[in-house]
Amino acid sequence: MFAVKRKGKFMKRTKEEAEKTRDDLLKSAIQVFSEKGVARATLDEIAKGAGVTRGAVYWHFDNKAQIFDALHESMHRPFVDGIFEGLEKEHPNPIEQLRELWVKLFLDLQEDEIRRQALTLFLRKCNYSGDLAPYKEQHRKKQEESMQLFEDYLNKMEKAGKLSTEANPKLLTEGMFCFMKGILFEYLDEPEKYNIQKKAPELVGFFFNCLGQR
Amino acid sequence: MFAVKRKGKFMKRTKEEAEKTRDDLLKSAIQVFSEKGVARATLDEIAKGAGVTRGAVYWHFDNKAQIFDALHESMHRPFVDGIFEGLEKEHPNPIEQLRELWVKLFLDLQEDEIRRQALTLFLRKCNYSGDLAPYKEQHRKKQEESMQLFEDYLNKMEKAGKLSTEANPKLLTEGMFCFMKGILFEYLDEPEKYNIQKKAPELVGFFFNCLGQR
DNA sequence: TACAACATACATTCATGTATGTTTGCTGTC
DNA sequence: GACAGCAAACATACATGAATGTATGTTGTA
Repeated sequence: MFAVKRKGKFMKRTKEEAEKTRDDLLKSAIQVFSEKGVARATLDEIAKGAGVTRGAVYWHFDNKAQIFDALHESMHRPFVDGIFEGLEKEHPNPIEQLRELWVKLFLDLQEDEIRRQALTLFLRKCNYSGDLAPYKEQHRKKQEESMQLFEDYLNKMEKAGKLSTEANPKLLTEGMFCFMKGILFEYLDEPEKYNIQKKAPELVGFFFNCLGQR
Repeated sequence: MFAVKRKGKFMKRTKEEAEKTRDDLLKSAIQVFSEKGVARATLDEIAKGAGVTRGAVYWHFDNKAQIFDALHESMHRPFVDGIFEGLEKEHPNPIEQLRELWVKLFLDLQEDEIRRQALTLFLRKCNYSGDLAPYKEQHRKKQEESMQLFEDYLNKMEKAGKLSTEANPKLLTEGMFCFMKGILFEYLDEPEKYNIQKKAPELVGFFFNCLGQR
């Protein structure tokens, strides 16, 4: 996978090479975690996926749980930023803007396997019990923060008079999260069999089309 | 938990007692599975929760995966039946009927810990990899069947003229499933902290008030 | 008394964590 | 600029524990 390092059996790496090893380990971990689930994933398999041994794993990380957390650390922020980047542009209709945003997000997943696997991992393949428990609250808090950003956005739009008067930003945010998470959950169950290209516009449209009327 | 059998160390059971042991094992499994996740659950803990040893487990079941499947077998049908029982009564407005149904379903979960744990287990605590893989398609098929029942129901209502002309039964069914699953997913993450009493009516109402018309 | 319904004991596997070995990049020194 | 020598960045080897599956023992019931 990321196996080829240089040539010999083992050579000391430069700092950049070491950083690459760490990245490869994280990428491999995403792959293995999303396939077998965090609990059933082994450090040996993660190491092999990165073309190294468990020695490298224990050099860069403390244990599996910390790899898991490091993954969340490295994936969450870019993901959230990517979303709100789309919301910063001016748009006459926030509901329409949200609709476009979510459809694009789902469709983009088709060609972003890493992100797809990461979402699978955090949504379906970890249960935050045992050694992952310490990170549960932490990760949940991050998610609530990004949810708050949506609510802030809708509040801003409401004050700007761009939102229907009967719309409720908090309720809309919560409902939207439930709905989108539901779609994601189904899609990620079997991405190959799920026709996201067709269903994302349908379902997201279904959600926002009538909200726009209100 | 279900520890007290009779008195001595071990006595051969009658058939009814053996059946009870099996039931106790399943109940204990729900508990353990929903807490630690299927992967991290051990047969020893399940046995202890039922007041027996692993000997009893291997007498009644082949392995952990089969317990998992037996649980699905015993929980799915009653759950689905319970839902559609509510839909068989006559009601002037199907959308309103669905709204009441879902709200009731969520609220009832508050006092039905077993069902709550079972849903947690199948929705959040199993990933159908490894030894559970053989059951994935099987369980998924059952879910699709019950989804089809909803669609059938809406189709019937449409033909009876009880549904808005612009409503799309298939899309409404899919959207509804995503939305409700999203709520369930959030609720089951931390049932104690989630104010389902308040949010279930809010969110379900939000969904059907406007989306239901289409 | 044979067998159902378990308990107990044992062998095996598998993943983890750690201890130790190995190679080279890098740093200071002369 | 050559040359130690330390330590970074791993690989390898080993010890440990935990869970599984199975084999065997036990008891009361039908």
